[in-house]
Amino acid sequence: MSRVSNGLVFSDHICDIIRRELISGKFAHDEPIREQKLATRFGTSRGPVRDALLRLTQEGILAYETNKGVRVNSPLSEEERDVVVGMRLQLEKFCMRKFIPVVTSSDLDQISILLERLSSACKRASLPEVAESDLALHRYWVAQASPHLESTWLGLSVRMIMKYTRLSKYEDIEKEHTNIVSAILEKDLEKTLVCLEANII
Amino acid sequence: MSRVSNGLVFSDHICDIIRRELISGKFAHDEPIREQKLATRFGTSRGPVRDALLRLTQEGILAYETNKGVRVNSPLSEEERDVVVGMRLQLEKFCMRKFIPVVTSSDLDQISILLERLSSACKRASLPEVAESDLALHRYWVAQASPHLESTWLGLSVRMIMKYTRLSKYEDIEKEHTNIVSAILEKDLEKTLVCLEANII
DNA sequence: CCCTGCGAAATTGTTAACAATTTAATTTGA
DNA sequence: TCAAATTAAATTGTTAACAATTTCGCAGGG
Repeated sequence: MSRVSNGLVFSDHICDIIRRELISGKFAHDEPIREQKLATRFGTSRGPVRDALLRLTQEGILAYETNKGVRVNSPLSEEERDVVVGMRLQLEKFCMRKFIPVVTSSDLDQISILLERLSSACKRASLPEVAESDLALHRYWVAQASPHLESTWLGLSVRMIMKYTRLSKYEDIEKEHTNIVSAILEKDLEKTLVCLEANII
Repeated sequence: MSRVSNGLVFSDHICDIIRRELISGKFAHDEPIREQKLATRFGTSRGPVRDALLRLTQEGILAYETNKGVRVNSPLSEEERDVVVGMRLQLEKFCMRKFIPVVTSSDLDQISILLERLSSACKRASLPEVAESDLALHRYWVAQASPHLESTWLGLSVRMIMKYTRLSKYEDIEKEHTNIVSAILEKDLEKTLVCLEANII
């Protein structure tokens, strides 16, 4: 009862699910999160749950207090969010500069699939799915360009998305990403960067 | 046998020690790190050690592979390091803009102590102590200005410092930080930012 | 000589139980 | 009646043992 699937492990699985739920706003800010509750829910012991919560703490979504457990971190201030946006943009532009020149047709296929998933989620106006497929799309080129910085990118992006997704219009999200992807298809670096900048704000 | 000291916990303690050793180059790149070995060394079980290693993984210093354990992550490329430098600079400049206007005399005392510690480490040419007191000094204003972004900052800084500390001259490090601190003392924001930029490269 | 399987040792992933701490509920006293 | 003190419940931190997986040495065959 160890593996969940190909090289993954309970702890990873739990981490992803909780992150998704945090993004979609399932937990209130400052609400405490109980390890045992999650453990029984996922049918595991508290060990893997602790691992997952610890990782999310390091990502900055959750906050630990010794002997008091973990709670949803309070949201970033507007200023802090602006800084995070700037850092993410800097990182993702770098990845694009690396990625565009070496993009393969297999990459383009993958990206098309991810864009399709995002469009579909936007049309259904499903916040959790929009947020997740948005991240998955961006994550693709980050992971291709610089696996070393993928976890850094994830931390920034998740904290960003927790503050703004609720405000953006789904049509805008869909359009912005369509623009980015078609710029990539044309291998037009400058255009891609402009579209990225319009999307990550 | 639970607490180590005021609100801290084995896991934190182990995390800090291993980070310090990683920074000072005690482990070779790609060298595997064994949980049991660390556990016996620290006189604990594998649990807290796992916690610590997991956190360092999230910081990007270590890398996990399922069922294979953790190893020192391969170093950033020059380009990746440049990006990290840029992000850290962006973040730390923001913190300075927040910090300078509200700095107290107690802050100045603390900073003086930290600077003194750094100078002393530089004069002794002790790499681990230089790296640690360098981080501790910068960390002070980051933590004061934006506790939310402190862990983000730490991840970036540690990865930076692992690549450059071995190259810099100790006198330069000491001088650069003396400049930063005296600019803070004068509450001269622009000057402080210039000095920061000269230091974080 | 190399290399392919097999098996033992080492190592990680997970679990359940215990210890320490915090939180709440209840009692006690003015 | 209200507040402080005490006790009980809930929760986290840690541990040791077990299960699953990987790694390494070694024998056998080409």
